Amino acid sequence: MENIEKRASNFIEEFIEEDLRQGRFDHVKTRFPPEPNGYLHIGHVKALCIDFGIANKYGGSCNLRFDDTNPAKEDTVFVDGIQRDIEWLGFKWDKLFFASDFFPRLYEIACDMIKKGLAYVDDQTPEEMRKNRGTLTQPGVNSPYRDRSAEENLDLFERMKNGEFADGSRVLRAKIDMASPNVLMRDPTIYRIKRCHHHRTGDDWCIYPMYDFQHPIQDAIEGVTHSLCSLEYEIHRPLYDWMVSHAGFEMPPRQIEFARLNITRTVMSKRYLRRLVEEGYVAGWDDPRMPTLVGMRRRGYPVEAIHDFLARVGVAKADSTVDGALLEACVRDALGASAPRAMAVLNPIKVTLSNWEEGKIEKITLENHPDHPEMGEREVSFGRRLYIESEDFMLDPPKKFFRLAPGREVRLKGAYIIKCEEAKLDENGNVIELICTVDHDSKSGSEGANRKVKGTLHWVSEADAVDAEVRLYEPIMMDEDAVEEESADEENDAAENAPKDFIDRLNSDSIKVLTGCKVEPIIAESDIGSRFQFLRMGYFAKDPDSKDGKVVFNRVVPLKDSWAKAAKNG
RNA sequence: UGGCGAAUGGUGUAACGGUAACACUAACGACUCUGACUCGUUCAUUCUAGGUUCGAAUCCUAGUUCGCCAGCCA
Repeated sequence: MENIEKRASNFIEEFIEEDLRQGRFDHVKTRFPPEPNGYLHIGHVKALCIDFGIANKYGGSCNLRFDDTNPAKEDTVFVDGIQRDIEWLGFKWDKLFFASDFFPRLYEIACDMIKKGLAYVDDQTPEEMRKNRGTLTQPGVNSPYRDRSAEENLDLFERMKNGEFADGSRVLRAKIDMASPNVLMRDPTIYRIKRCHHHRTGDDWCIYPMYDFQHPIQDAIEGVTHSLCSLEYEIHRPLYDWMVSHAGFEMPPRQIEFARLNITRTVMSKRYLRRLVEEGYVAGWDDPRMPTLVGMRRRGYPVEAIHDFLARVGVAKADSTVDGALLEACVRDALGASAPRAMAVLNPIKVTLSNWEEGKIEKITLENHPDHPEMGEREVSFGRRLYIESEDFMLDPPKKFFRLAPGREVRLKGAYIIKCEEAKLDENGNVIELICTVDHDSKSGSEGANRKVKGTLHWVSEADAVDAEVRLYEPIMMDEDAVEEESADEENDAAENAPKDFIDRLNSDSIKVLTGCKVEPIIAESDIGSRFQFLRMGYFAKDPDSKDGKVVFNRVVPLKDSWAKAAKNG
């Protein structure tokens, strides 16, 4: 790679260009190394974009490797799910590896380390090990088993492998430095005994390698040049380098760490997401409120929006939390350009047009997208009985409300101007029906249509209306400010210092299910996964729960609404 | 009281010693048969204090704050 002009767009790429320039490497090889113990979430997409993006940018390639070294938590459903998610994102991996395919080789490498006096079998109990590891401020002390001969260690390690010892009774440790100020270097465990059925190797093994041993060596075996990972592995780097060099690899991969993704009002750790699923706070990994890719896909997030989002977020080394509004902006950008428009009334009120002939239906032609005539047109029916959005009518409207009110006029999108003559109320004072008159000369596109009225409303005629269920989502976590206010209200000093379980910060209004919504036929008849802009309401995607005549939509994201915002702020 | 790392507007990134840029958000205005879109306008003494320099967000010193680490998890 000659003449590498500077084209780095972040610090990782700068390192890589420097390595290439200096000849430390002549190519770029990366890897994406998930543990198959859950589904991928948007945070993983950042790593994916970096791993695959950088490999592509510099003409290299990226492997997909499952770090399946802890069978207790792993499962093939996650292996399959993760591959589907990566494919959905459009990334193409070079080689597909499983750490478990390398168990024999890793075992041999461990034996070599033992022979070189770099590893030993420790018989201490976990409690003893913890005690002897020291603390952050005090050095550890050597294990009494630290100076066993290579022969004895080799024999014991083999017998560990052969299943002669109980789970937890012995471990293999790297012999590094019990006094290191970096606690990770204090003779880390590299193999443990764990009788557990592995999703790929079955019961072939009862010892499994630890991350700090397997991961760096596996990178080296694969010929990875740049091992990109998140910040919490920064302190593992000396250990990473130790493993690779002591296992005898030349051209050691270079580990570079970046800040992981955080987004306001959601959670981004597999541990938390797993709890949400297992404890039933959400319907599953693919609940549309989840930041998992399966969840986001079901919710209706376009894949381009996700890529756009990660591109806009950038890459750096400082811990940060991105405003969820940025993701929403990306989704609106993508869907605004591509989603066909259609009308759906989420909270209907009946409108009867007193001067429209009973039974008369007029076909109205509507564009499917204002900016894309090539997306075509469709017909809807207009008749005496219609539905409009209940928030589009007020009995006693404030200033600047330019929707419908007694005596006021509005245009029904693509159709006629109507005037509210009367609002029928029930005994509780709720509006149950509006009696309106039509200006027959005001049809859109006709000569009389030039008359300006301030408001234009979406609507669905009774003749067309199909009932639908619409699920509205809010962030899964409460607003930080709201959390603070709530704990202040409690006035419980003792509880205040106690760390709040994240479950307590769940947003109890994260889902709202509306039934009896009225939608146009084109919406009702669309395929699962179809996305529309429901005019003036937001972007919606058809949920897989739509079957047997049931129509279910998820709100992907609402439209911006400066009126609602102004009204809310007084 | 140990080690490692990070600090630029409300948020996320950029600026690589030459006078703070881009995006999102927010506010206001224009336009509008979507209160959307689009288009304008407005919003930063670069954590603090010193120092080097003609010149510092960038270099040096000291401090402050935040994050990560004591699994036989990854």
